[in-house]
Amino acid sequence: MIDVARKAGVSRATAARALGGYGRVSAATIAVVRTAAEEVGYRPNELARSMITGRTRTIGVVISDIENQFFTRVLRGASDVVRDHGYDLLLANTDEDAVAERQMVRVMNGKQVEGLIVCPVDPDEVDHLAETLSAGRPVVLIDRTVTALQLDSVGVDNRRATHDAVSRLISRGHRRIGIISGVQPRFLARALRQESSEPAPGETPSEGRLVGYCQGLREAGLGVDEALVVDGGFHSDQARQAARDLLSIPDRPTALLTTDSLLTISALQAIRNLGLKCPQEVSLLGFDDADWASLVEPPITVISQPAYEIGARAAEFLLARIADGGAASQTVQLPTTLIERGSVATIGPA
Amino acid sequence: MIDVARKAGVSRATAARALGGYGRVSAATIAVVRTAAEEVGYRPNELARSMITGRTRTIGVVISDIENQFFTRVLRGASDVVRDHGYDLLLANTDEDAVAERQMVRVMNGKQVEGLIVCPVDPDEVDHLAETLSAGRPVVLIDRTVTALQLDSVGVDNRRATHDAVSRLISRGHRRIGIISGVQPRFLARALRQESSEPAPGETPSEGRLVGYCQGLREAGLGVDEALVVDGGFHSDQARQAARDLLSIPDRPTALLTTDSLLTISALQAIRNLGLKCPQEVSLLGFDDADWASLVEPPITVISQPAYEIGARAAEFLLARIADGGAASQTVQLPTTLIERGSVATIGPA
DNA sequence: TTCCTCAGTGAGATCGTTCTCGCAACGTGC
DNA sequence: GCACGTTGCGAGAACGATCTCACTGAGGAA
Repeated sequence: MIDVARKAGVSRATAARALGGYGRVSAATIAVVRTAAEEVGYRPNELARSMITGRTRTIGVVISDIENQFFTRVLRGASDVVRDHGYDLLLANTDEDAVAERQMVRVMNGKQVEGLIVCPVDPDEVDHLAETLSAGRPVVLIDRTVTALQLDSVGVDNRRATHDAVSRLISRGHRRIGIISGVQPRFLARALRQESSEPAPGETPSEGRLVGYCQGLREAGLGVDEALVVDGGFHSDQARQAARDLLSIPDRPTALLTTDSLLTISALQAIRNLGLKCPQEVSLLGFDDADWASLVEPPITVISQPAYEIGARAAEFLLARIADGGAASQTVQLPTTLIERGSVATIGPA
Repeated sequence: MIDVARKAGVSRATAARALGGYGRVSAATIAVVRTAAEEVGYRPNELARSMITGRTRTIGVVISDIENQFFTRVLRGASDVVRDHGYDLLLANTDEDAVAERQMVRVMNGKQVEGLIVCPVDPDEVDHLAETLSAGRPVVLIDRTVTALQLDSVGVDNRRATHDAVSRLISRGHRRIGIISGVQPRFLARALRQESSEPAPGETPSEGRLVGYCQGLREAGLGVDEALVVDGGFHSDQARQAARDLLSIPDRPTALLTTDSLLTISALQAIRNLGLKCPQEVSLLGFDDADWASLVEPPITVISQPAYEIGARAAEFLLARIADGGAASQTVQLPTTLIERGSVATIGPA
């Protein structure tokens, strides 16, 4: 930059003004400085620029599993939106590790990101997010929410989604409906007490989906059979075993609900391993419309989340807050859609 | 930081030394400064730190399609490795747009990344990469290579992979083998002239795979029938149509090779739409082991790329170069593996 | 002419760190 | 007691940009 100024025969200040496009500079000077910059091969140092302007045009994204298609689609949505506004993404993958999440958020704050999009691992551990906020940087949550902080969040209405799905299964004649979800069995008691269709603060998507399942059954006057509610955990082995167990009980469910795509795969594999016919012997209704869902036999009926939209909206919220700060925090629940394919059978009246 | 120094009753320099862990400070002072920092809630500004040290501990990743499972796995590999070395990732998605790629690389350079992992859109357009290099920042290529620059690159031996796949099909009795790839038909003439098993500089993966296909046929003394080589393009509609056309010619191929997972999906759909039985009437052999490949009926036999490894190795190369600069550029080709499942039939001797 | 405004410019402060230097205090060896 | 290395610390420069302010000269109004 000092070379550019010398070559153009002006002061550093003027050269900077000409290239940075701020302050007052004559058109003639701009031209001279521009060509000088060209010759010298000048590349601005955004770090130095950021130091003084306080703007890095970088936003941090912290997600739990980058290999999950749901998150990559969210990421794509966010990426497209921020790019349109001249921002870049600093990416971190937590792998569901709360300690790692804290550390990554801290590092991002150190790097002066202007805001954070986070899918928090633990709804109750929010010190790092509170810190971010108190540093004047907005935080937008995706997919999940937290208890102790009032934050913008973008997700779906999990209770409604599974509630509707259960209702649909019931209308198709199903009475014994199993659910494989990623929640501890002891949560079931609490789920059964939930009356509201509003999600509880800090409720995980899995929990919300279990609640919706209970509510759907109750609405139809059916009870919740605890034997039909199983924990699929986080790994496919565990999920497959859970599905196999559930399908091996004497009074087997006629339909299975799975609360994420990994569980859906595992359930499908279990069904096949047991030699059961889907949907004739067991119906399957999954969460998330992965690309393979329409490819397998039978094509899977799913509850589809607008993942791209979630990412895009989250980014828009964040940018809006970066722009004008204020405004009360808002929780947006985007609509899910039930995509009927071939994995749900109609059962004649018993 | 100035507050911390005041609170601790030392100079800014000493406070900085105590917290930054450099220079000489007494243990007692460190303790005092630490607690002062704690009370004040001091968070270091990495930007300022980077300004003077010249190290940002950030590396840029530029890929073409973040929603492609191959790239997300590559990304995961790179992410894990750089994280272990205390680095972060700045991510950009080009969507196969060369102009966007140039701009993103420039921005990343502006943000002073310490190096770049790039999957370049155009092998001949490398000005932005040359600029990066001349700024003293290493560049490692993944999946693809470029013509005009000597750069580290990590990928697979595409010629060998399809060559072997074709040989396998031939050993299973196939003679008419079709290929759906993402290359212009006019490239075929050039592909046919390739003798070497070494990839040509700037050759795209699709092109390399087509060359390997030709070489595999030639090795078995079979000619390449131009009617069996079709361009699947980049979109699923076009790919499906291409597959449908190929399977509708009078002397239909008995086996189909597809050079990426999108093309494999499209081919599978076309096979089903035409009411053909796989593998009895048409065998299918795809590239890339997506999660659905083992789930569909029949499970697809694929050439699997070590995507995670590619990302991890690329990151390791980059970090090594950041650490000591020199060393001649190296091209690493990781081994592919042919995973046999159920989509390839054995044909009896005609 | 005189005064005022304002476009264009340069000098120097500034952002928040690290780095370079100099200085004082403290052994230690002779 | 003197020279010397070492430890601990502070003052100020440095990184590369932007921002503030004061200055000059041109143009317009009285």
